[in-house]
Formats: sequence, C-alpha cells, structure tokens
Amino acid sequence: MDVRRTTVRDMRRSNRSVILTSIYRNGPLSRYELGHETSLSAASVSNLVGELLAEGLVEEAGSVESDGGRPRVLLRVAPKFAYVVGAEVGETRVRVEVFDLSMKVLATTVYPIDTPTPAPELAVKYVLQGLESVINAAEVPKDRVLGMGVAVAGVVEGPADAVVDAQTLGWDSVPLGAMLAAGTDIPIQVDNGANTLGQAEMWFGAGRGATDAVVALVGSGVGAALVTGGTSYRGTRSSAGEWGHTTIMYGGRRCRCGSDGCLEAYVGAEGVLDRYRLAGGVVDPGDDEESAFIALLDDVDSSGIAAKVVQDTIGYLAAGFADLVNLFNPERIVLGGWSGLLLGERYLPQIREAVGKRALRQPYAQVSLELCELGRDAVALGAATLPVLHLLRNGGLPHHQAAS
Amino acid sequence: MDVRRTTVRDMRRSNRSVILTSIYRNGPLSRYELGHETSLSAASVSNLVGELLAEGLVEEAGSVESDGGRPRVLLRVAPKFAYVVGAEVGETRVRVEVFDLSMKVLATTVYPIDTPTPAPELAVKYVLQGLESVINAAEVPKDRVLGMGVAVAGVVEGPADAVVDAQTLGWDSVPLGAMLAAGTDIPIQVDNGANTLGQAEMWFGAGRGATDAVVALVGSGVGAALVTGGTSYRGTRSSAGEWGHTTIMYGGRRCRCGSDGCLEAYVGAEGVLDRYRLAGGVVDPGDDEESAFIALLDDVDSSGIAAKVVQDTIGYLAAGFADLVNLFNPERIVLGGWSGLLLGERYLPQIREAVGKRALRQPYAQVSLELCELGRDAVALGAATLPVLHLLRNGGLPHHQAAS
DNA sequence: GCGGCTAAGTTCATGACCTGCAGGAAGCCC
DNA sequence: GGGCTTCCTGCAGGTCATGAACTTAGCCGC
Repeated sequence: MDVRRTTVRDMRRSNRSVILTSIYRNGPLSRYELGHETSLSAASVSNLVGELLAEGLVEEAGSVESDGGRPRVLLRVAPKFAYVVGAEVGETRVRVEVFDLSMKVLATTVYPIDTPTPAPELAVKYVLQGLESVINAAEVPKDRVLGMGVAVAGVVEGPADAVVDAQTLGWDSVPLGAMLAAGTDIPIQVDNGANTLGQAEMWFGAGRGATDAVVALVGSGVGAALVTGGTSYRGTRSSAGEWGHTTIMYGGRRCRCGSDGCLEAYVGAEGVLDRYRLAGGVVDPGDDEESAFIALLDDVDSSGIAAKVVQDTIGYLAAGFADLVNLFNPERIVLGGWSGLLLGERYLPQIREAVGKRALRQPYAQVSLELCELGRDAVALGAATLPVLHLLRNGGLPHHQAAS
Repeated sequence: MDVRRTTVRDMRRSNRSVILTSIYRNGPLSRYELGHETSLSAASVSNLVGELLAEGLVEEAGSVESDGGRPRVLLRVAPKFAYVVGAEVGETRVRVEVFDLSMKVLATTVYPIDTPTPAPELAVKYVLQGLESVINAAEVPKDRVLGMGVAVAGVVEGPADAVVDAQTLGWDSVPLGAMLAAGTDIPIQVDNGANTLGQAEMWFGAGRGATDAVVALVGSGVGAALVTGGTSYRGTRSSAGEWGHTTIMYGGRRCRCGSDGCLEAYVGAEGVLDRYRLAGGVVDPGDDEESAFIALLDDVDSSGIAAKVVQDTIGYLAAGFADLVNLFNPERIVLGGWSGLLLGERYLPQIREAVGKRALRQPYAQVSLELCELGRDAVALGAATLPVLHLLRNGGLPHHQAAS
C-alpha cells in the first residue's frame, strides 16, 4: 500500500493532469464538456484551463455553436508546444523519429545495421546521431524536446538508468540508459520494444478504450505487453510480459532461452518453419524468414503438410492466448507482430474459436481478440509516447514553465 | 488512465488513510515517527491523529522514553473499535469467524456440508446463521461490525453483487452477493478463496512486505492470487488468477475444465494420484485424497514409481512457476495449498532449482520462492481482511461517525 | 435593432486543508 | 531549580476547489 501524503499542491497537479489528459485523449473539448468529463466544477475548469492556455500547452481550436446560447470554445493540446523523439533499436536497424504532441511524424532517420551482433556503442552512436539529425531536419528547437523514448528488443531492467539484456543482439547487462544519457541533455526512457508497440496500439490502435489488455506480438520471437488498469504493467524490475517463454509443451522443443516447450519455440516464425521442415515440408533456402513463412501459408491449400503445420500453430497459439485469458482476465487481446498478423489476417475466426475451447468460459466471454492496426514502424511511435505520458501524468512541465 | 478530479476532501481522506494504514501496518507508532513515515508535517499528523483519537479509531498505547526528552506516546488502531467477519464457503464446510481489528479471532462456527453439490440456498443459510451465531457468541455489538468477507471456491465475478461459478460445488451463475445481502444489513464482499488466502498470506504470512507477488495454491485444484503494486489484481471482471488452467502440456491429460494439458491436471493432488495409478502405483482405496498423497510421498524412497511421479510433479510445478516468473516478474512467489505445502516442505530447494532452469535468468534472479506460513483456516481470515482494507482505504468510517 | 432567451464562461467570497514556526509540555541531568 | 532535549500543538499564512452571482455571446421574434 502506498504510504505517501497528499498536499494541496498534489491536488492541483492531479487536477491539471486530469484536465490535460482529457483534452489530449478526447479530442477538442469545450470547457463545459471538460467539466462534465472530469466532474470538476466549472470554476475550476476555467481556472486550470486559463493556466494551461497562458503556458501555451493548450490552445483554442475554433468554436461550436450551441443551440441558442453562447458558442462553446473548443480546446486542444497545442501540437507545437513541445516535441518528442522515439527511437527503435532493432536487430537490423536503428530508426529515430520526431513527433509533435499530436504524434505527427516530422522527420525520420534510419541507420541499417549489418552485423548480427552490433556493439552497444554503435547503437548508442546511431541513436544519438539520429536524435540530432531529426531535430535538425524538422527544425525543432532543442529545448522544446520533452524527451526521447528508446525501444530495444530485449529485457530492459528499470526504466530509469535502464540495463538491457538482449540475446538477439548479443548484449548482456548493457547500461543503455546511462550510455545514452551521457551523450545528450534530453531525458531518456528505455523500454522493451514489445511494450512500446503495445503502448502505441493502446493509444492509437486496436487497444483504444481498453483498460485491461494484452498486446501479443508474434514474429521471429514472441512477446507481450501487459496493460492493467490503463497502465503498462512491468513487475518488480520491469521485465514482465515474457509470454514467449511460458511452457506450453513440457519436455517439448528446445528454445533458445535454454528451456524447452516454450510457446516461442512453437509459434515463433522460426519455430513454425522448423516444424514445417521436420514434418517434411520444403523451404526455399533462398527465401528469408518472412518470404518462407508467406510461402508456407500459401501452400496450405495444396500441401497437407503445410495445412497441418498451420493448424497446429493455431492450436499452440490458442493455448498461449488461453493462458493469458485465464491468468489476466483482460478485456481485450490484440495480436500483432509480422507473422502474428499474417496468421491473424487469414485465421482470426479459427483462432478465436480455438481459444474458446481452451480458456475458461467466464473470462473467455469477457475478452475480445483483435488484430493490431499499426505496423511495425509503430515501435518508435510507442517509444515516443513515453515522454508524452510523463507530460500528461504531471499535468504539464514542472516549475510552471511558460512558453514563448 | 483515470479521469477523476481530486478535491480538498479527497486529500484529507487520503492523508487519514495514510496515517491510519501506517499505524495499522507498522505497529504502535508515535506521532513523531508517523511524521517521518508519512512525510506529513508534524502539525498535520497531530491534527489527523487528534481526529482519529476523538473518533475512537485510534488509541494511545503506553509511551517510550526518548533519551533525554519528552517520551513519545505510542498510538495503535483500537482493536475494539470495530469488528469484521470472515466466512469460508468450501466444498465440505462453511466456516464463519469474527475478528476484532487486530484480527484476533473472537468466535468461530463451522457447519459441515455432506452433499457434494450443496444448494446455494444452503450455503447462504449457513453463512447468515454463522454470522448471527459468532456475533452473539463474541458479544459484539452488531452496529460495530464493519462488514463480512465471504470466500468461495470458484470464479467470482464482480466484487459488488458477486456472481459465482463454482464447478466443484455445481454452481452456475449464482448471485451469491445479492442473496447474502438480502439476508443482512452488514456489508458483504465476496471473493475467490484463493484470493482471500493470498490476502491473508500477504498481510500476515510469507508475503509480508512484498508489493508484486503471487500466492500459488496447490491442493486438489490449483489456483493463484496475483498481487501487483501492493493490491490484489482482479482483471476486468475479477476472475484473474486462474493459474491452474494454463496449458503446460498441449494435447496432454484432460482437465475437468474441458481443456487438456492444464497445470492442474498434472500437479493438482487428484492429477498426481491419477498419474501414480497410471504408472502402476497402488493407492489404497480406503484412503482419502490427502492420506493417499502423503502415502505417495512416503513411498518415494522405496518405490521407483513414486519417486518418478514426484520428480515429474516437481518439474511440472516448476514449469508453472516459471510461467509466473516470466509473465509477472514478481518479487516473491508463495507456495501454499495442502498438497503444495506437503511437496514444498520436502522439496523446496529442488523446486527452486527446477524453476531456475526453466525461467529466464533475469526475472528468476529477482524472485524468491517461499512456503505459505498460514494454514487452511486463513481463508476466512483473509476474507475478513476485505472490510478492514476498506476501512484503511477510506481512512476510517464515512460521515466521520464517532465512537461510543 | 432591441429586449428576451439560452447557454458558456468568469469572478469572488468562502471554507477546507497543509505547512512553517513559535511556543508549550514533559521528562532528564547537574 | 535551571538548562537541555525531545515531543507535541496552536496559529498565521498560503493554496486550492466550490457554489452562487455575474458577464459574455449568440439567436429569435417582433
């Protein structure tokens, strides 16, 4: 239980946050509607909005005539009040983007990575270079950049001075947060890529409106972002959500994590293709993983082996989903990741049905299973929402720092 | 994201709650220590404590001399300020207990249940009878009873007017909350028995001090209580934590839930004994489940079959724990339930080791695996903490209702 | 084009609250 | 009994949300 006092100042900050969040999330709103939405008195709304307007964080956005009376003035968060940067450190590239507060992309930079195990220093160099580069390209004043969110494909410990373990990159206890912070004054927040994509999907994709949800990502690897009570769940040291390494077949296929029978070993694209090969299926050695996977899906009608492998995959995946349904009782599960989407586009109804057979009746009746709406590029977008979330939480900048 | 205003009254309530909770949880404390603990100003502590004293919720409990100066007066929550009732609706009995605020048992009543599928009306009758009976036996004034927590072995939907599905009792969508509320004026809170036992364990047992924990219960059935951020996690409609029906062996043993390969089918006592039988082991048909299980454990040294079944059980259980570790990244896992304890008492180090082999390195390093410290009777104790939690959350009774 | 009407937004006095500070209370030591 | 230490409380000052009265802004009908 949280043991922390509340002062009259916390109250104001909290109310600023409520107002600001409401304006940000629920589109342009009038003061009147804000009062209703937040159940704050009209007087307080007026007062707080006045403050936010004076600081430049919020601006007027036209008005709507109200039958007979004074028209309501609409308010929105000023998109140009501040900017945020999102970076994605992937296995094949570093991608950096700047957004304004409405999350419109202003500039993008991509650095390809050739080596399979890039040195952390290289990634840091690219991220910092990208940061400079996009800020310059978008002509954004540097002191108006709220922060940079960095998504990385690995286990991230502690969001503050994040330490990263990434098997796919060959990183072991890399103090990425500290390394990045040493190279710039802009606040850094590091998080797992699955989490940031989940974040993006919750704000702008298939997760909108849900408060308890799971965003499941199935690609070469398998991961999930857990959202409980409207906020991302991270566990003690923020490495929660390793869905891919839950056991669905005790004593089964070996997994690169060292254990056996992991979900990832069965429904990860690599695992699926490997199962196909073992079953006698033929994979064109010239194809990359993605093409091979698509070829497998296209062969379903002509090849019994392909059909069986795909059907099995649906079953395994459903078992993984049923675990989530039973354990978390979420209101929504969102399926994404490149191979997850390829499967989902073709077999979503069958997956739903299979989950229904394996999950408990009651929690299954309360969940809806949807496909991700955003593409892979949303990883950086989600990373960039981290500083925005911070802004909304605090109800603005600290010290009541005014604009212009 | 929570969209709710904060008023000056919420602030006071929150601070009352902070003070009250701190006094309750951290034993007798002086005002001075309270100030430190809560970071409230000494003046506010004095003010709030004065109010709580006047209401009779808090009382002085002797004093401690402080080297040289004025001795500090210790404060504690007055155990006799109010009373709470906990009820357990199990498969073989209904058990009702009254506690004072220090959770000392004042009276207990138990009604045995003979039929395997008792009518909900019978359970309701016993609970209400038990409520009357313990209140009378303990000579507790009825208007001083804060509420009754009711633990039931099944899926409980919505803590308010709870609807219960309990396969073991043969109940389907039983509106237990409403049925109980119709028979008494005392506020009712219904919850899953695994959750209430978890609650008891978190407050008074092996979970003390942890904020992200899982209490895993292994008996005939298998369940878990999830605690995240210091509070019980319930999901959208409060049926989270169905750990027993996560798949650990896709296509494996059938489970009574209708699916196959569920953890419960492998490590639940029934599943273990069944596996023993299938492997050629002999179970005395005269034994009940518990005796048979103990006999099995005692045979490990003499019977290779028993040894293998137990070793397998440890492996399956470890897989279940590894799932929890990977998904939740908890700081503690507490193993309980009657067969879980029997296993844990003998094999805890081996279980820990097996979990370490299956879970990811990082989250495993952050978790500790412990045994439950409270017995089966703690189910009712945990249920009784529900109204107490309510009291602490609200910083006292509503309407500033004074005592005596 | 002017009063009447409606609805949106603002001003102001009020009461609730926490805080810092000064002072009171309660013990000990010399 | 004076000085000292430590704990606790009363008081003035400042912050904040609120309800009620008030102002602003458009429309309507004549």
